[in-house]
Amino acid sequence: MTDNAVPPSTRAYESLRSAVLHGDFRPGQPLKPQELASSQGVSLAVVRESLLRLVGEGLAERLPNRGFVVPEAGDARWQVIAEARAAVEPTMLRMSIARGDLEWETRVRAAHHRLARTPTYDNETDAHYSDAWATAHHEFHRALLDACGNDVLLDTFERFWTASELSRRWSAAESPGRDAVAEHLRLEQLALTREGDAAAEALVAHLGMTAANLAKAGRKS
Amino acid sequence: MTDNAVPPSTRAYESLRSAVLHGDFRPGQPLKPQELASSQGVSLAVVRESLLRLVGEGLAERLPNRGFVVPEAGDARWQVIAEARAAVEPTMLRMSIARGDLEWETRVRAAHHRLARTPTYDNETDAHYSDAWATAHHEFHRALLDACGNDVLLDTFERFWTASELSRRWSAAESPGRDAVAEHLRLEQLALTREGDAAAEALVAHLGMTAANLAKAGRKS
DNA sequence: CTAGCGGGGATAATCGATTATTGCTAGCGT
DNA sequence: ACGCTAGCAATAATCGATTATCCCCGCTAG
Repeated sequence: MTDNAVPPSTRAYESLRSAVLHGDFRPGQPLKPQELASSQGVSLAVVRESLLRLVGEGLAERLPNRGFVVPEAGDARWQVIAEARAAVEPTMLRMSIARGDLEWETRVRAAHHRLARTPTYDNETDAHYSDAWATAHHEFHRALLDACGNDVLLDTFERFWTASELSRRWSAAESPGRDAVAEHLRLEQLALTREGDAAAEALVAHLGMTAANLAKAGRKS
Repeated sequence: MTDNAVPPSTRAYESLRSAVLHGDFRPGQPLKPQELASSQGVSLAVVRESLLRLVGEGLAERLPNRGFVVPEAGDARWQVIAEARAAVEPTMLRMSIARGDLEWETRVRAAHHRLARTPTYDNETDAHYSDAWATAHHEFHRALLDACGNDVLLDTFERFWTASELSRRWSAAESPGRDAVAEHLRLEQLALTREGDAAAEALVAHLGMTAANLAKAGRKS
């Protein structure tokens, strides 16, 4: 039969994770086990397990004997995460470009196509971009780095990405003037033509960093 | 004030973590909640919490409905982690060297001094290096990167380090011919003289990687 | 003799209740 | 009036027991 077999624990975890990422809770706001348990119809134990998992992912913070809260997020935090991504992802992109095969090229093209054809906003009223676009955006960036051949680095990418999504949700970092579409197109093309150095530079620029900011980060703003 | 106030949960977690890192459990071996609970005199819930925390740290793996096991570790895994470290840490070292102040220099010197004066092995019979040396080794590498000014990257370093320690424990990766002492000394000196590029190269070499291995990643000259 | 099919034991997951800790507040003493 | 301390309510942490799931093994049919 339709063995949907999704354990309560997983359901609660995914629901809570999605809620945090969607911004249903403000940074610093306590995640009260009681409310979550009753609102989801599960016991405290599974809520606790969900929270522990979120902590492992960086989507919740634990204050011993004082419960769990949503971690800090905002402009400053986003800057830190962007710098971290700019420190790691260019190297991964070079590795991916050097190692990627035809399968990889195909995935990159497919991911870019979906991203380019997915509307950023569901409708005019939404302040934040749509889930579909966020997924496509994630998939495209993931595809670019996919062929780096190192799952530890890919895990790190995923970790940075979720942290980045949370912080962007609570920051005004949406530079409205930027032409993200053109930047993604350029990234795709440089990847497919195997121009590692140029692609790495384009990625740093895409992250809103200048190369100077990074490698020789002498001065701080 | 005998207020030692270490909650059972934390005690169990630390104990289990230490046991895994010391190699008391073989990779792939199930971590049985029952045994751990009775051996530590706590309930299943706190063992479960400890295991969830370990999962978040990468020191345990969860097989749904089949419990928890120690993750794979060995030569191959160690190589992957070393490559990841070689992809990330040189950039962090450059940032640290660019941004570090006198306080940082002092910490680096202190950490190197302790490392250099700590015997690697407690006694001749031990197959693995001592806890004191492992701590000093960790502290030295951490100190080198400490001033990079990005806590997200530092968290990533810590994550890589623990994974690295676990894998090294189960691999024969101890290249006996290597002169780790000289390599650490060189790293300290290049850091203190602020030679970022040379230090980054020395770090890659210290990790047992050749620059070519990284698909010429991290080259920023 | 082999492949498929339950039965039974082990163990992971979940629950409801109990215990410990925290932050607040009212009361006391100076 | 002010600061300090003991009591109180809220809630985090822990526990013991119950329920659900998986895996192994013996059985039976072909």
